[in-house]
Amino acid sequence: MATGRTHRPATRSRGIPEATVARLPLYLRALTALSERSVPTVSSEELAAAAGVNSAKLRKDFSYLGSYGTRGVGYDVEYLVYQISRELGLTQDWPVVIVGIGNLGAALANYGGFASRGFRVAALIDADPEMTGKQVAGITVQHSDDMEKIISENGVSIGVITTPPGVAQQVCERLVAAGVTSILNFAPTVLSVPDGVDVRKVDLSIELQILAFHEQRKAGEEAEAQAGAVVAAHQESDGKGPDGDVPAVMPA
Amino acid sequence: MATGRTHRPATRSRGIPEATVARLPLYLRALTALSERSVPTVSSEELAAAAGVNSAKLRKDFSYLGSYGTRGVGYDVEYLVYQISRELGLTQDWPVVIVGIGNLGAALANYGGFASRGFRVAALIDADPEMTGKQVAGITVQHSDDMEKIISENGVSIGVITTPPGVAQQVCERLVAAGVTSILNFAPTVLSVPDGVDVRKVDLSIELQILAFHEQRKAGEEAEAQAGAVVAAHQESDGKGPDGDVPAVMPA
DNA sequence: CGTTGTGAAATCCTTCACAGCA
DNA sequence: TGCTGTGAAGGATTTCACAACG
Repeated sequence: MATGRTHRPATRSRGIPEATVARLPLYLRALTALSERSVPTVSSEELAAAAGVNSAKLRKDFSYLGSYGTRGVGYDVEYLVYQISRELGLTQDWPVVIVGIGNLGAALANYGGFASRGFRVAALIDADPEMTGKQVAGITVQHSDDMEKIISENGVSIGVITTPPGVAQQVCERLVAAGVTSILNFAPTVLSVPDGVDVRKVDLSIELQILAFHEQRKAGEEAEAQAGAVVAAHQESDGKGPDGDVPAVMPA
Repeated sequence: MATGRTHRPATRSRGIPEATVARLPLYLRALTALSERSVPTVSSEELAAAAGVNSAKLRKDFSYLGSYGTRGVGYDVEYLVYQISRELGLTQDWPVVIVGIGNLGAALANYGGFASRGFRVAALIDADPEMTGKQVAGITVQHSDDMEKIISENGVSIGVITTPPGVAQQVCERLVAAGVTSILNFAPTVLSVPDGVDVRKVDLSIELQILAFHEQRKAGEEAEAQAGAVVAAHQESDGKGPDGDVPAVMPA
């Protein structure tokens, strides 16, 4: 499993914390909405509210990028949009391939969020000869035999896997061998990749199971809840659950 | 924002760390695969490899559940499957509604992973009268006018939102008002919910943006990379969290 | 003034390393 | 002997609280 040794190069690395990186897209979206409403400046408090985080965290996050605010005033919306976009690498175009054009792959291909900022669906790939040549979201599906050629000709470095779990690992290996270094995995499988390759995963059933855990706990508490028991709330706006646990009044 | 203050009751709380909870489904999946191959026992090292984590973390995680292993031997697969399932609340059935039957909603309805483990699609709901009565994944789509009735009659406590972002918040509010206390949000929006309601988000474009960030950095490092520089690998198996963003996609 | 930027404290999570048990 | 379970150390992240500054 790709250990994720994060050797920091000796050179003064930018070192933006991973947790911060994961929130930058949230800020960017909130800022883009403000920009469209022609709001010129915004305070950390307001922006934090729009992004669903608290303002101290937001200011700390921005402090890793630089000093882009004005004391007593707030942040210039347009300027911040630009700075965050640049930091995230969205000022350039990222061609993406989607491998596995079933229900989910097709849904993603049709998803507008792709093209909107920096990402472009360069190709749709499927192993089923029946699919080859079909149009999905205005793009012609190509056969997986040509995967290597497609990737190198389009300069693709980001791949999305929406195949059945059984073939996800081999698809992953072919993608990596062909030059892909970032993978977004929708298949419910743990992918092994060599160092230098990033994998992020999206897994419906894991998310549901996490919800079920908390749901079960709420039910238990409710039953035990006598006067004075405090029911906790979970707003996990951002990645983790901030407030973490739930009381879970331990009976005997 | 809904701050979720977590009052800790005076009693010793069960307190399984959120990070651990997020990994339990991974362990469960690996264990289920072993179980299907009739493997009787497994060591922390083997199981950790299958789940994509390191063994110390796995043992620490399990230590929060109890002492379910045998020193010198390992863990009994069947027993662990049961214990984790119970901990996650998967020994009971969770009826789920999906709201918004577009491409993505339909893909999720067809997704096998739902039924497999404790979750059952109790209803599909859409606001478009054209959709009402249509069959998707063998289930008849119902109109959103009946949302409250559907939820209460089926005892639904988990809702999945796959609507366009513009209506996600109001759908969320109706779900909550009708009794839903856990929401899985696929719409690129920050949802506000009252205390006591859990929200988890799955957002394609956020994940892509995080990948783009690292991708950009790799490109930069590569350019600077002289002999001896080590390129970092990121295997972020599991999740932090889904977040939500799309740069202002004006949905049609 | 009002708001940012940030050291310092507090909290949460991961990793180490080894005692203890089957 | 081999592997679990876990204190303790080490990191990472969040929160606090306030000095600095436009």
